[in-house]
Amino acid sequence: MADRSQFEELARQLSAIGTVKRELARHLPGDCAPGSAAVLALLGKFGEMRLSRLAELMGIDLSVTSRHVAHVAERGWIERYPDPQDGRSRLLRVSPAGQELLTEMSARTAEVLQTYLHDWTDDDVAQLVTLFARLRASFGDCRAHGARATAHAVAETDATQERL
Amino acid sequence: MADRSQFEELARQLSAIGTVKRELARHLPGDCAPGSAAVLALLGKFGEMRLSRLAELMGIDLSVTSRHVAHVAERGWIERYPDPQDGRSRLLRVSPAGQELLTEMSARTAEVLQTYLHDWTDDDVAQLVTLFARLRASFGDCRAHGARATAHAVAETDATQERL
DNA sequence: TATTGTTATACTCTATAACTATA
DNA sequence: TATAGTTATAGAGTATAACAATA
Repeated sequence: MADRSQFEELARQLSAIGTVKRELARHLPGDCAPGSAAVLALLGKFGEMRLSRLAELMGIDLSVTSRHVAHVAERGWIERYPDPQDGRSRLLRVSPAGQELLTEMSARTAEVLQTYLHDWTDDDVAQLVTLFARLRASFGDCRAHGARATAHAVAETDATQERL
Repeated sequence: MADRSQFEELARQLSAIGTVKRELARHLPGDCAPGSAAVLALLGKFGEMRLSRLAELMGIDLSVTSRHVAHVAERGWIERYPDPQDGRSRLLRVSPAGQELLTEMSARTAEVLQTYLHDWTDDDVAQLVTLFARLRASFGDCRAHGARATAHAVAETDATQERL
């Protein structure tokens, strides 16, 4: 078990990590908000899914996810069609236009990271990704609300790790 | 140099890390916003400083920092007094009331992290903290604006690491 | 003229709560 | 009655730009 001053330092680092996120967001296309990019990235990686699952993967409330998805759908980047298994849901899927945008954004993001992290080794990045995933999982496990749903999200996270 | 799919995964993890930050923020006192907590934490750790340096440490714009500081000063948690070396600046310092609040918040934050990360070893946390700091430094180095100021901020980050 | 801060404006993201439709 | 999703409202954080005061 780590000691208290370490945890305080971790809290400070977490609080300051936004700088990196914003710098990365600055390189997105002007008409694609970070939230939209996240929707496309997850649908692109995991394939079609329902809104509720997307919300779990993004770690945000269903209502917020709904707004992000509406925004992306309005621009024609995803398609929504009825879920044959549940009339209340729709399945979300990246459209051809969305795929094109996603491909371009992924390339750009990777390029920006390659520039900034040019002196990082493969292992450095892998270690950070693993610790990130584990951090999220550790928090997800203890969350008060939606224990069932959270277990699902954590499983996804683990699957993500395994693929690396 | 890491490969592209690794960088894409890192981007996804960064995009989702907000969940952890928000969960941590939920445990702050109701009248202390996350931004206020960050101001107090940095002034508490590094001692009195000017607004511009605080902005560097927080990794946000000076204007935003100014608003956070005004908020904290209104509540009496910090004091602002003239900088003897520069009439345009004021030095910021945690007040007794602010110190009391800070002490309580630090304890609470460490406690929450200890609960969530109970199965993390000392080394796990240290590794994550180090990689976080390095990530921020790698981005800070390349930032277009304020190369001089940024070098300063990076030096602080390194000092932080050494203290662990 | 350059720098330190402050303030006004606007945008993104988020959660809570009320509501609709379907299971 | 419970669940999936939508929408309205409100709050926090951020950046840009215009402005004031001092170096």
